[in-house]
Amino acid sequence: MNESEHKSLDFIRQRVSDDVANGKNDGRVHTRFPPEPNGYLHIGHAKSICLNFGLAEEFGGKCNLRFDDTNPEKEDTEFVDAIREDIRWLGFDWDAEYFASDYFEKLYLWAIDLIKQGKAYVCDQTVEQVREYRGGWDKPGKNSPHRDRTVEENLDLFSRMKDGEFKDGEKTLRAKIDMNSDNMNLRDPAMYRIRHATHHRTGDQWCIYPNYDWAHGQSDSIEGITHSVCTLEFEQHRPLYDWYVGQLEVHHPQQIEFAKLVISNTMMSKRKLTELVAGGFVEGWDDPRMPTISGFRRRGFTPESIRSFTKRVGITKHNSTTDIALMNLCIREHLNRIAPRVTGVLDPLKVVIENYPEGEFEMRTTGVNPEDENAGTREVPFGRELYIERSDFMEDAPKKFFRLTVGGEVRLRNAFFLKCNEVVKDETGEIVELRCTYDPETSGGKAPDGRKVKGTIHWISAVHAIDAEVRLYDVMFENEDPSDVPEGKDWKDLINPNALVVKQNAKVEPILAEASAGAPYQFVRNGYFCVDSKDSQPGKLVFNRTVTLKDAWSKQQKKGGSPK
RNA sequence: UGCCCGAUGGUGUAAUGGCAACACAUCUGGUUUUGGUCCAGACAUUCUAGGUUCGAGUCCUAGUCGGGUAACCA
Repeated sequence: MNESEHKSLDFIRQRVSDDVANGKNDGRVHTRFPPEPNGYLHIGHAKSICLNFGLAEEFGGKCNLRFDDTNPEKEDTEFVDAIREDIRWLGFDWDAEYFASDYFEKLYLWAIDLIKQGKAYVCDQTVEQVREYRGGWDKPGKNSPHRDRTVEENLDLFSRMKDGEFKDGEKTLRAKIDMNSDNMNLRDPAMYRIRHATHHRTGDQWCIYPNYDWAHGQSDSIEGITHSVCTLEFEQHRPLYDWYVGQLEVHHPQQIEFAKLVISNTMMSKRKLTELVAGGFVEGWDDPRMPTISGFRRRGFTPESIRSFTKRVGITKHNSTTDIALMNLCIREHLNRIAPRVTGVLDPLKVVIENYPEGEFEMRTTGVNPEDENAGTREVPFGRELYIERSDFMEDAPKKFFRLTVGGEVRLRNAFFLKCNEVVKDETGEIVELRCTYDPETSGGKAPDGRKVKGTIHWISAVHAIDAEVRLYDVMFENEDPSDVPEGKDWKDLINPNALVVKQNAKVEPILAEASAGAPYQFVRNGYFCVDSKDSQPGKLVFNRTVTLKDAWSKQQKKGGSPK
């Protein structure tokens, strides 16, 4: 990356590029991705991952993975493992892996340094007292009565805090900065709190734990991070970040903030996603409705599509909401290129071709992927009894309906023209079968007499088809902004009940019995699907619809309100 | 109420003082044995008002609107 390639760098890449050009940090670029292991990674994290690892790649630098595990009560190794897996799946590998807890000892020693410098003190105030003394935006703060303890007293107290002599909440270590600052973070922020809790890595070794601000900058510093990228809500923490590393006179990374990802119709709050899992509103963190990396993976999204999405979203400093349609575009674009075409009939309707001999079959040749010449062809059986999609037939069709109607003719994809002669219904009036005839002269898909058909529909040989369950997904929230909850409602009331629709009686091609979990397929005219990695079993196949195809017909139907 | 940050089509971004560009979405039309793909077309005086300048989306000032911010969370 040289200076002449200036164009179109986002503001962070621009800044890093300038720093490299100016020889800052000896031209070194070292970033880190610092998740707290208290939940699974979501698509918002993917943006940060792509940024941090991308920066390292583009500038010939390094990127660490650091687990920000300073709050033992919320964290767990389950999350550590899941985070590693998700990052790898996205296609990134970290140069070094650390935990903030690796630095507990170092941080403790540094805290003692600060106490000795008279820049930190042990405070006995309760949470309520601290809040009261902090003042407000319009009110100056008041000094804690413990602010002027001697160094000796502080050293003694802090050591006893560490030794477990006090109960949770009884004391804190605070930085002595300025109780009058315009920036609330600088009004003597807490550095340590007492928590007699078992940490997922350090066990019961510690009962005092560093707060985020005290841990983060120093962790960055220890690792030689040059650019510490985080989201906008940490903007007003930067002065504190700078104050700590400044007082300690250690390597000083540059914190840079960017706007986090917001996607329409999508819940991005980790806290609320945790609630969905805990409350059983979804199957788990990897439920295909979830905006988690593991949810997208199980749903059939590819790492390429997610990386492409984060690239298109861009990096800026202002809050914006990205249309979920952009995600769909990215995954369709990728799957269109790579997914083999197969037939899956979601709502089967039996078709009997009266002029096709009983018990006879022939093989029809079909292209595997029209977007990929090298994909080759495949043979599929055709016979007297087929299944077609229920929505491909209408008794009273509107003029723009290009599919099968009574007396009308349609093309069976890669096969023949088909005409419907008669509708067979059960006692409830439901259509159970179509009696049809085919035209053997139209084998190539064209009629020798030149007559045309407007529509082409997919079909599957009834005796060859295998059963499958198919799960259709939609946005999890019907409102664009799921955090905008109407009066008297809970945000969970806004969950789209149709976010998951299960088709129990789908018919798919026998070849799909061997499909491996996650491998993408296009069910022609129905969308992109993959075998579910958890629930699918031999003999009881389960497919997830990753995304629909663009569908001009259903769009037109909705608009015109024409009959279904 | 203080402080910090931001503002370019319906949406997301670009333009680094010099012709407002790209993509999505939407709408038209063409191609098509997937109502897919592909192709072509339509869609903005850059929040407002002043200022600096030959020239401002970009720099300055003021305002408006939006976001963040007062855990012993991260």
